[in-house]
Amino acid sequence: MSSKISSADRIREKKKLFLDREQKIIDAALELFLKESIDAVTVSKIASKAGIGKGTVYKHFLTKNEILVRIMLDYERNIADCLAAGILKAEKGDAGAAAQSYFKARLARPDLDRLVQQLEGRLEYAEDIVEQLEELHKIRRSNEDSLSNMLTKQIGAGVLEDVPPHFHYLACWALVQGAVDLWYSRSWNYRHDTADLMEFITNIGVTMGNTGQYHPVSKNTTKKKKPKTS
Amino acid sequence: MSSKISSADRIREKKKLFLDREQKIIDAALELFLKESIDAVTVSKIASKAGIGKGTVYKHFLTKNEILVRIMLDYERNIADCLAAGILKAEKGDAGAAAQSYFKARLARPDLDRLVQQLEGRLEYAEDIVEQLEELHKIRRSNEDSLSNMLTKQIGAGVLEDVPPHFHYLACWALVQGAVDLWYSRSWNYRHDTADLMEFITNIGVTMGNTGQYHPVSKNTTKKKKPKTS
Amino acid sequence: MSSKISSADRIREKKKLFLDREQKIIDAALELFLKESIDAVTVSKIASKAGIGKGTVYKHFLTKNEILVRIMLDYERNIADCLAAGILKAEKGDAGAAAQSYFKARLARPDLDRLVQQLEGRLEYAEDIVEQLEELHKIRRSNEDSLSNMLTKQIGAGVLEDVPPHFHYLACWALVQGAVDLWYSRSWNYRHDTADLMEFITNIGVTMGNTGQYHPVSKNTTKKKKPKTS
Amino acid sequence: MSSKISSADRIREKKKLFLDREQKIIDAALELFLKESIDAVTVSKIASKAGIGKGTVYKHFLTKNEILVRIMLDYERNIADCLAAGILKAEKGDAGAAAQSYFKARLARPDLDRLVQQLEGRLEYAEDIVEQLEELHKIRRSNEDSLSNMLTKQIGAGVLEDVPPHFHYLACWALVQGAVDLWYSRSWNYRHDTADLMEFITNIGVTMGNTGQYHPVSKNTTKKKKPKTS
DNA sequence: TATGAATGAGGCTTCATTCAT
DNA sequence: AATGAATGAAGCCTCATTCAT
Repeated sequence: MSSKISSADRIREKKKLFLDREQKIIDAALELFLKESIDAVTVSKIASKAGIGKGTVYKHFLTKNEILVRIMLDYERNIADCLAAGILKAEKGDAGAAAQSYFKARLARPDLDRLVQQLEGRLEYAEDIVEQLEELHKIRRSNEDSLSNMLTKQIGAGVLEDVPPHFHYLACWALVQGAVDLWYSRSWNYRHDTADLMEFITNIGVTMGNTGQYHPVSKNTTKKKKPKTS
Repeated sequence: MSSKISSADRIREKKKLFLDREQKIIDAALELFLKESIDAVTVSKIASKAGIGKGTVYKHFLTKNEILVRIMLDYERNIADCLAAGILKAEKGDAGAAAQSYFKARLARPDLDRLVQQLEGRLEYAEDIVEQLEELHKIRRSNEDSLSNMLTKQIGAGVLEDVPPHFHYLACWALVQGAVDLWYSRSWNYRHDTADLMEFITNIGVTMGNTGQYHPVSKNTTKKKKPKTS
Repeated sequence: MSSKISSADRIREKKKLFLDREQKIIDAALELFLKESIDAVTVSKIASKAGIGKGTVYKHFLTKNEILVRIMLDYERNIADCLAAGILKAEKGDAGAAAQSYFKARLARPDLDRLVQQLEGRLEYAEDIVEQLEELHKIRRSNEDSLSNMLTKQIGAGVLEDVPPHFHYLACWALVQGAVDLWYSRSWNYRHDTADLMEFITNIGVTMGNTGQYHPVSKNTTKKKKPKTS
Repeated sequence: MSSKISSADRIREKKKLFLDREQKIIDAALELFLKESIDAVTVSKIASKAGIGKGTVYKHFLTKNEILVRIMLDYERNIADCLAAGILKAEKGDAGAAAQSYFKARLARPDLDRLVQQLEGRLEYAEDIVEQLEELHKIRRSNEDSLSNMLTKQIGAGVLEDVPPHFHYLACWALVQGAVDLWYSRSWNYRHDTADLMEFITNIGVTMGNTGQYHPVSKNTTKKKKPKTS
């Protein structure tokens, strides 16, 4: 009997090891992508950094692109979850909570966020991973219904401008997207007040589209907290 | 003597031909970049499309990257000029004119704008063209002083929130940057109200950071013009 | 005591299982080879199709080539047996029986025959399996003596041309070899009278080298049986 | 004026050099294929042997397979021409001339003929070069009409068996195909009378399908010329 | 004993750049 | 000056074989 248990255990353990290695590959790839040019990251380098053979990578991913898209999917799932939590909070009364959560989530790892943006641009025409990209879009749109409901209510309440509800969340999406670019833009990041800037932008994101009739009461706006640098 | 004149003419004509060809290369590259994946555009294809030999391309540009960066520079100069014009208008009283102009300019050719964004991501680590990239940043920042002046005044007038003036224009930059991404995002562009959406976002860009104390009088906001689609 | 018996049984059973599995591998490999390009058949696929692990394959065969050569050996043994039977019949009076049997045997599974031909071409330079290839040749030549005896007699009787006896059977070999190629040749098999064609060729094989002085009496020749298609 | 001529000359010369190099690649590939296992011939080796860079090969051939198929096409064109000449001769009275020419042509370079056979087996499923393979088949079938005409006449004259005419030439094809295999078969070529054997087989090829009613008068048959070896 | 994850040599192909004409 | 053939480094991926469990 004990042998049976140990056999099952062994299988489970093997599976765990296998999944661990998969994560190792992802982590290695991620580390490399964040350190150097995307073009400079080869499967060989990833394998090296992960401490495994090149061939092993292909036991886990059918093509190099599958590694990239996997990074994207992992990231987007995380973002979608954060947004979902924010929506929940918003439905309990805190009107701006969804946008707030979304901005926070995406600006938490701006480097990673930007990487995902860039990867998306590169994989646009990739013929393998078409399905995974569709999945990516699904994840992004996964909270659309809740968002629309919530926003429709707020529009009804006169808090938000009366435009199609998706205008509101797409504007948010755009602003974060750009904020991330801004963070790393060599044109602008010679300044050293990024954190304050991001807070300012987040605040815009939270209030944009507001009609101005109702104001959230106790927000931490950049207005109140004098930035240290100029 | 006539021969001398004709010689000078010939030289001038040659120079013109040379410059024409340079533009032809740029145009060819652009056309290709907008049509297919960036990775799929080779120097060969560019030369073909430009109707010249591959070797000739290298008489005009030292490396492939120089072509790319040239596209970026041309574009950014144009944007900077539009912004300058907007600032001028703003200084004549129309507070939101700068942002308005900027948004309009960048959303005029969103495909091209997006291309430039993507190229920038790819050239980040390029070791040739370091100087040109620096030039690119300079162009982007070329209107900073005027902007800062203008914004400082508006902040002083209580029209804009009292944050470092660059917060205002960088937020704008971010929003446009994201709006362009939004335009082409496969995740979102299954909707067909892009034009209205962009108008909505532009309006946000023009009014964001406003204190709400003063309103521009005769703006075309989406609020007033009911969008056709939902 | 009963345990001893059961132990011996178990060993026997194990051996049987082992051999069964070996056959399973061969069958799986064969099925794959006949279905797809030889190059497309990997050890992995064979193991999968056989329903066992890849590692297990290597418990039965030291290298992939050993599987291939084993298929060839199995096939050639069968052919040699058929030929032997034909020779026996020929010695009992039916002069063309040997050739007849040989053609029939080889054209019974032309797909398999062709596969073996192709495998032989590929394994020519293989450094493992040198011995097995030698064995293959031995099998092919195993009936040489009987054939030579028989043919020498027929030559003596004036039935066959007076050339070295092996000329006769090698010509036969060549003709079948080519007939198999013909069967599958994309250049020719757009016609749909393969069966008749093969009968025609078989008949040639049976009579070629004949002096014409004596004719077999009751043969099914294509001459008598009008083919249906033209 | 002289410059114009020299310019045209230069272009012509360049084209010639280009074609020469193409032939060099083919020759190098051929040499390698005839020397070692087909699998052992890599594009790198071909380039090396041809004395050019690996990349240059791809200026002449889109894929490796295109080199192989080109070898096949060149060969088949040559064979088809020889056959055509034979048919012409046959139509002038020498009934067996076509078969004779065909056998002679294909056995002239049995090593090359065999190579082409093997290549065909390998390229069967190749997805590039589908068109070239179709061309190959066309070349093979290019003399079908002339052959059929000729054979139909001979059948009408009672010289050949009354079967569909293509039976006759396909039987020939099969026999040569096998004869080539025979030439190099490690199973049989331990003998040293290959030349005589081939003559014997050729003779069979020339007379097979004959009704026996009419005999060609002055043929060099193996019957009359005692082979030297046994 | 059976397994299948791991390995890495080596194949094909691409493409920016050079340079002789 | 214009050309485009030549180059070869470097990338992705395959698969026969090994070996620890």
